[in-house]
Amino acid sequence: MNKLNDDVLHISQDCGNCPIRHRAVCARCESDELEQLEEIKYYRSFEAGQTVIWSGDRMDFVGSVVSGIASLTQTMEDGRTQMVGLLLPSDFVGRPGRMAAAYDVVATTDMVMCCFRKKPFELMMEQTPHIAQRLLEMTLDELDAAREWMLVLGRKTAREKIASLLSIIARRDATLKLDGMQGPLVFDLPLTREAMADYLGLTLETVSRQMSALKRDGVIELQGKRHVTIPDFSRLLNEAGDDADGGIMA
Amino acid sequence: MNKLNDDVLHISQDCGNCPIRHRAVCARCESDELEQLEEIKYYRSFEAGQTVIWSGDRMDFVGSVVSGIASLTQTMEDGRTQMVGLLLPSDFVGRPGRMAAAYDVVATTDMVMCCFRKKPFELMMEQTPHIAQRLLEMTLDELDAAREWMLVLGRKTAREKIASLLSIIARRDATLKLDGMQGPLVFDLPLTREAMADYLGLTLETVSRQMSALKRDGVIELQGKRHVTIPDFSRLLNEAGDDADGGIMA
DNA sequence: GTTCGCGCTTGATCTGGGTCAAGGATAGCC
DNA sequence: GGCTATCCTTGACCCAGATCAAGCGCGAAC
Repeated sequence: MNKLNDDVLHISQDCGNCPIRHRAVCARCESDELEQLEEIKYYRSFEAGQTVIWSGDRMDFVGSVVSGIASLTQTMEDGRTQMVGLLLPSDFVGRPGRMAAAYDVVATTDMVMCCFRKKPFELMMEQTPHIAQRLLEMTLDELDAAREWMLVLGRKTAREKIASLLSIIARRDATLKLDGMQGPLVFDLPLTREAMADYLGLTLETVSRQMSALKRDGVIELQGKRHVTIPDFSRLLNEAGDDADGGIMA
Repeated sequence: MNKLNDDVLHISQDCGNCPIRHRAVCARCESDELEQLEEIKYYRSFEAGQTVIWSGDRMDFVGSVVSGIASLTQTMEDGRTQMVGLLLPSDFVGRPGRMAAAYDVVATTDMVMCCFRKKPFELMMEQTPHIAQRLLEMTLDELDAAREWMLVLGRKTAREKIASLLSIIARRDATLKLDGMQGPLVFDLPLTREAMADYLGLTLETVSRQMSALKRDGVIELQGKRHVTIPDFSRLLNEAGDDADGGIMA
């Protein structure tokens, strides 16, 4: 592995299934690939509901989500669970330097991950500064998201919590689809009511009731249980208790 | 600034007031200093209650807490506030790459910070990979702490929340004092009841009631309002709903 | 088609923690 | 000493959301 250098990240260009993520790690790479990387890289796919890693497990890889959605959850002995993160395509999983997983990672939908064996990845990180810099940036983003979520969990009402979750999903969905935020937003909820409840620190009954209430009040429209239309996004933001820009500024 | 290299971190050794932090940034440094650093480094002190930075402010420095305690808080328009982080000596403030502060930073006690002008610090980071690596590690720790806190906020009862907060402060205090965890733990609460409430997503009345209840039940002892004795730490952990080891494993 | 299972909805009731309100303790200051 | 301000405690009451319970809708298996 000692030939690794900045070039290793060029692998991003020929990784057909996970372009977003690797480009995110090193946006400046534009060409080439190195074969060495192949030996530490591999794919794993998971079905919805499958557990990727159990909290406390030895973790011998890091990786990123290629497609689908996973969630990070913490569970108390008596079964109370709290989702502490939502992993979307391009999000990073695992922690360089740590042996054991700190959370359960569960595939919320069918999902594909691109994994790197941990030791070689750590070596690579030492030799290619940009990786640490890029990971730092991503981690800071996650930290901001986690802190924003602390406000949601600690101080918002059930209705505001639901509106906050919907606005986050809607916004992320809209930016992924590149059609921006203009016009009504339409998307499919990637979460069951129970998963929403676990994310929001509520019960699934309360989630269901508040979804019905938001529908009744015209804040959202529902086709079936999962397909959501947001006719007026600023109205939703308002219900979420966020100020107009609705997020952390760059 | 273009002479900066790995050596810049040697400054840690002669920064009498903030050794912990700079040693934390670069534990391997053992000698020397560079004068260049002085030109981007300065100290600021704050009184208890003083605001260090307002959310949204332009932030032209990063830095670390030398002594005292600061808190990161988010506030909604209607005044609901949530503390999203507690900054203890050695903790890092600010985000390289971001222009505006995302949270209010408030001095909870009298506090001294060691600041670096942001631009030069960013340059330094580009040229000295270890800084990014060390910052990544610290940020990952903070992320873990934030996520642990999400479980507290989302799923724990008021009594468990109080016990969780006390156990965190007690543990951190014990490790700082180097006398370890054996015997009864004694410390002073660095937070008012209101600040505790803001951290825990409760009201100050509920905090007060639960403190009284824990005292009545012999889980804690109080001398005055702030001085706390924990006769049996595992009992406290139990009240917090944590499993025995009570934290994230390394 | 029927049955099963799962995800979801809705209703009825209960309760933990919020809200409102009235003091108590302590420290600083004149 | 008394006065004031700040922080804290405690009580009475209330309500948002939890809990318990019943049932709906719909896709999959047979």
